[in-house]
Amino acid sequence: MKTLYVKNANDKIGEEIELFGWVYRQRVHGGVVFVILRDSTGIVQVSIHKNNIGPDSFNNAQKVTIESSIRVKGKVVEDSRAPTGIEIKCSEFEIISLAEKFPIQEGAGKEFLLDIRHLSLRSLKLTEIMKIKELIMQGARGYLQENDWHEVFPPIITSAACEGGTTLFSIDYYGREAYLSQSAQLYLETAIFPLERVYSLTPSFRAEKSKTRRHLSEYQHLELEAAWMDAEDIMKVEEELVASMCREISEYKGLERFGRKKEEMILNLPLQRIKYDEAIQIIQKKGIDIEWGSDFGYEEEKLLTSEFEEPFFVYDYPIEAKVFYMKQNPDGKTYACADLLAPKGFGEIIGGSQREDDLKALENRMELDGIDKTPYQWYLDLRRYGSVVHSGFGLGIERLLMWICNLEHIRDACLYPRTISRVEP
RNA sequence: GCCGUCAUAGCUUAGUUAGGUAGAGCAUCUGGCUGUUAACCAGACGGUCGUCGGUUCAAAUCCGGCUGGCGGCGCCA
Repeated sequence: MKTLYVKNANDKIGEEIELFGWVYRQRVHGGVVFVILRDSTGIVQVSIHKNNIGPDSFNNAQKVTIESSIRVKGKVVEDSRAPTGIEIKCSEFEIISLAEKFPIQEGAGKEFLLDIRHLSLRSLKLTEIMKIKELIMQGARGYLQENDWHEVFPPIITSAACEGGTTLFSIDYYGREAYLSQSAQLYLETAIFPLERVYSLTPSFRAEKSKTRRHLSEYQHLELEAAWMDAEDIMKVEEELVASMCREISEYKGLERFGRKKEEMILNLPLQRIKYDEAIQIIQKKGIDIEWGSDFGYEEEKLLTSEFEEPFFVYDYPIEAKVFYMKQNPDGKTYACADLLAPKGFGEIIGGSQREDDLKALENRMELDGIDKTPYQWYLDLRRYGSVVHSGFGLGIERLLMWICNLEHIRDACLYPRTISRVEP
């Protein structure tokens, strides 16, 4: 078993160590060969000198190909000429598996890279993104554990739609039609009765024919639902959760390659909250003709978010712009809901709301929206048996990651992006 | 669903406006080189231009159909 990683080499200067990894780069200069060894923790240069090493080892280093798996032994020395400031003066060089000609090189197109995602995953950039994705979930779990949230595991296969309007992927379920879940929300609402504060991290599926840099057909959805919380309370949870996720990665040095400074990852709470009405005014002042009542298009959202440096809330959207399960405000025109938007056009990160807890009001709303209540009987039951004020929200992990890492396209935020035109590899 | 755009070697591409059967860089292979940083130098190999059809003496280039990709809109996280 491998016990030493590239990152540990920094502490081993002057010592003889053994490293396992893959060839990231290789350059042959006659009597000296430079191999950049890569492992999950980073890269380090290995120098192989003809005169200081056995002929087999030198021969191996000379013929080794990019992405071959290798074992090297050597002394760790400081050297300013090496890319990371240290290098391994090689004494043994073994090829474990000689790679065939690796298809990826500098300048490869993005489409080609997606076609061979199973290989392009090895890039340093994607490696960092995967680590940051993991870290933000650690930050989320840290917050959730400290604040008495229970993780639950709702089904992905469902029979009922949840969000209005969005398209479902249908599957053949033993001869019946079923769907891939778009949101765990309705199931989470059932779970607040035994557990009060619940969350889940599940994939959500949207069969929207979206071709934009912000949409995926499958994405990681972190959803929270809590009893005894109103719209105000849940906004507080949202910002504390996001702040905790950002704080977790603020110390991570890999952040620099994405042009982010750690100070930017320390959010100033409370985040700004602007009412939908104010947002409309801001957009109108910019010369865009937008009517009260419509949800923001991307152009409007871009204009709005360019006014902010940190994520911010827009709350109290008009009823016609949102979904039936939300709690209506006393004004009769808006819902007690809030979206968290990332600045500079990165878009909506969170959509949340207080839920309608009154049976009659919910039924009325469904009738007005022309929704068939039959498949929702179990959902309506929640209002029959001990209904309680409750609120919740859903957070798109890839959207958040996209903002944190300044990604141009959301597909870079996942291992194997699923989009309208890609299910492979 | 709508709008736009693109398809030339393993990869990235020039050539398309004004039609005359393709040019480069990288990769690969061979040789050289003991400090490179996307190493460098020399040489070789490699494509009939997404696909089907049309116009023409002649089509990568003009026209039409099809397929696929990319970008954007709507929708959303």
